[in-house]
This record gives sequence, C-alpha cells and structure tokens, in this order.
Amino acid sequence: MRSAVNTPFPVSHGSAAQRIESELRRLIVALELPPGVRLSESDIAERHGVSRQPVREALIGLARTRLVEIQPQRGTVVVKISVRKMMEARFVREAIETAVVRRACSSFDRQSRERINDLLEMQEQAARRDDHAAFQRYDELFHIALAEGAGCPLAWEAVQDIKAHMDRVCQLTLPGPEAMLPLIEQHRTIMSAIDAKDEDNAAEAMRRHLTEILRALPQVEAEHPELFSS
Amino acid sequence: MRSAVNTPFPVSHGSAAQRIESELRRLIVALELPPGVRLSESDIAERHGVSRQPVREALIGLARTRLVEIQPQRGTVVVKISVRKMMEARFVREAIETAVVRRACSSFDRQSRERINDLLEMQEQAARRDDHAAFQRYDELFHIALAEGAGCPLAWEAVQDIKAHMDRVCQLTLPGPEAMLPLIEQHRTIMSAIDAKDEDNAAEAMRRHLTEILRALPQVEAEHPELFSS
DNA sequence: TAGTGCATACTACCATACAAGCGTCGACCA
DNA sequence: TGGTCGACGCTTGTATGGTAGTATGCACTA
Repeated sequence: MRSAVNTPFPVSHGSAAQRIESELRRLIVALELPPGVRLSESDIAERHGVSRQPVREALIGLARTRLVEIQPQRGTVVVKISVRKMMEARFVREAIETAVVRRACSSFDRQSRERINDLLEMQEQAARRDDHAAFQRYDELFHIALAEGAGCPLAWEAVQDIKAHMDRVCQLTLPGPEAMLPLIEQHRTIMSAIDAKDEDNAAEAMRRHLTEILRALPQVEAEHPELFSS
Repeated sequence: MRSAVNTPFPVSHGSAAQRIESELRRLIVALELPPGVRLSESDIAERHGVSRQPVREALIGLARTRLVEIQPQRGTVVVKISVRKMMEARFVREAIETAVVRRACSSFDRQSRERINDLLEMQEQAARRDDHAAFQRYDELFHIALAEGAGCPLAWEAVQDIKAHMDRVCQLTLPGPEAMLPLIEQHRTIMSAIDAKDEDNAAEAMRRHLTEILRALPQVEAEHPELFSS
C-alpha cells in the first residue's frame, strides 16, 4: 500500500470505474483536459488498460456533475466554462457556506478546529512552493473540515460539485504564490471570526472570500475565450 | 409528441438507463421500495426487459444521490432514513432556498411568477383529491419555478437531491388533504412576501415552511422504526 | 462550380459472457 | 454435540461483441 505521508491525495478508490473517474476529474479540473476536447470511451479505456464499460460509468459520473456532456450517439466533450453558471454557482455556494460558518459560531468541534490549523499551515507551504494541486486539495480539506466541525458534513457534499467548477477557474486565476497567499489569509480571517463567535463577521468574511475567487473571471475570459461557452 | 395536459409527469427519458433510474427513484420516494429492501440488478433487469448494464448505471446514479447504497460484491439496498442527515439536509436546503427567495425579492421573472400561480392552483387540486404523487410533483415544479424566476436555476439542482430525501419523509407525514393544504398556504405566504419585495419576511416564511415539513419526523420515526437507521 | 446523396467511420448504447468476492449452509471432524 | 472447514450460490465488477444513430467527406449530378 502506497504511503500518503508526503501527499494530501488519497490512494485510488476500489473499482476501476471510480479510479478512472477520479483521474479524469483531476485532469479536467487541472485543465489538462481543457474545455471543449472530445473524450472517447475507447481511447480512455485503452490508455488505462481497462475495457470500455468502467470508462463509460466514469463518464456518466462526470456528466452528472456537469463536468462533461454526453451527446447521445455523438460523443462526450469536456464542458466549457460558462460565466453565467459560475456566477450562479458562486451564489449557491455562498448561501451554503455562509450558513455553515454562522452555525460554526454557535458550536465548533475542537478536533476539527485543530485540524484546520494544520491544514492552513500546509496550504501555505503548498502556495509558497507554487504547488497548485496541493493548494487546491488543502483548500478542499479546509472546507470539508469546516463543514464537519460545524456538524453538517452534508453541506460539503452539496458544495463539492460546485467547487470543482470553481477550481477550474482558479487554475487560470492563480498563477503564482502571490495570488494564492491572500486566499489563505482570508481563510484565517474566517476562522478568527468563528473563534470570536461573531456570526456576521464570519459570514461576511466567507462572502468576500468566495467573491474574491471569481473576481478575475472576466479577465481570464478575455484572455482565453476558447475555454468559455458563448 | 405525447400531450401532458392531464399529468404533471414528463414522458420517460431517452436511454434505458435513464428511464429505469427515473422509475426506481419514483418508487423509492413513494416508499413503494421501502428503506432496507435489497435491489438486485438481475431482478430489475428482468422485470424491465433489459440487460443488467443499464440497470447497473441507474443504480450508480441513485447511489450518487444516496438513495441507495451499493455494497461491493454484496448487494444494493435502499438506504434507511437518518434523522440526523435529514436535519442536516433541511439546514442546507434552508440556506439555499432562503437565499433564493431573498434574491427573488430583488427581481423576479414575470413569466415564472404567472406560472407559479397556475402551479399553486393545480397543487391545491391535487391535495384536495388526495393525490400525493401529483402534489409532490407540483411542489417540485413550484420550487423549480422559484429558482428559475430568481435567475438561479442552478440552485434547484443543488436542492433536488435533498428534496428527494425529504419527500420520502413527507410520504409518511402527509396522510391526507388536511396535512397538505397548509403547505400550499405557506407557499402562498412566501409568494406574497416576494411580491411585496420583503426579503426578511420571505426568507422567514421559507424557513418556517421547510421546518414545518420535518416537524412530524420524530413521531413517524416512533411509528415506523424499521424505516430508520439506528 | 455549387449542391445533393451516399458510403464510411466514428460514437454511445445495450446485451451477453466471464471473473472475482462475499455469505451461507452443510458436511465432516474432534 | 459443538466447532471448523469447504463448496456452492449469490452478489457486483469487468470484458467483449454487436447495434443503432450521427457526422463527415467524397463521388456524382445539375
């Protein structure tokens, strides 16, 4: 069994379908499979050394989260980024996560609180060495720990798919440590408000955090129009 | 193209997998497939006259929304109702839908507003003739129209899976018109607040509405303990 | 030259067959 | 009689073959 001490990434799941889905999701979020490219069941199956069936199940899973679009009898493509839908996604995510931090102000699990400190530290290290993948993974773990600490792990599930799309945008807007470090500072601001049990400040800090993430969206759309839908 | 004037239910989707998934979801939400029962790919395939593959894909889809649990190499069961998770689900749904109605107070699509009036009327008729399925379907269409009218259809997608679980509880708590009609009145209260552009009242009305839905949850747990997880 | 119909090569989709893992029941043994 | 081991039947998971539908490009026509 592979050790995971040096990486925040979990080992691959059980079935081949789940493995491939995770792998494809990673590639899509990292924009290594850019929006618009066609995905062929046969190609992917061959590349991964499995049959087409598990690949098909993986693509169905990705289609459910709107990361790919399966066009019946035609093909499967990585969906392009829609500014409108990103704005809607931010709205929904803001609604959920501001509610979570408000709840966190009432009571927060001590163990999760300590874990978050560790996560923030490791996320900062990832940012300083310009490691996007690790940065985003620790960001994910931060929001997971937040939801769990607030006693609402189900909230994470609702945010998960939305976050995947936003992370795809972040891949374009976070070109270096100087762009990542402020986000970590925002995380710390959120936690300070939670520690102080200041609901309004915590919610506002989260709101600003999520707004900030998509601030540069119009700019990257101008720079990479081929990645966006009309 | 089949007319749908006499039924709020859409015609079945394209692929066999989607058809079966919709059918199974309907049966599960209606508690005709009660929590705890085992689902066999072979049985369902035979019953629907298809092979195991589309059934398998349908079950994977249902597992993603946590309506069934696939136990690898063992079997697939309809998940039992968890009071704790239902409370979390209500929390998340409340966060999203209160945000939606607040947004609706700022601007609301006129066409959607008119459609909601029709939906409420039809939902009331369904309640009076004690038609649970139609009642819940119109309830769904109400919340869809609400999200669309507020300009955030993506919010519905986030709520959809949560609502499916809550509807399963409603199947137990809404035994007659006298239980359904008050919910429609709550819908009307929400719309009145939106028409008056009163954000706080609209959000509070939505909050009370969603709280009301699960009010009888402890009671039904006592009456049907076999449907609930420990 | 512009336009139309057809052959072809691709796709997703479904059916069938096989493999692998888990639980259960029964035979066998102490 | 109590306990242990093993074979069988069930499940999900994977591989492979075949089908139907769509886009594309080429030959043919006006």
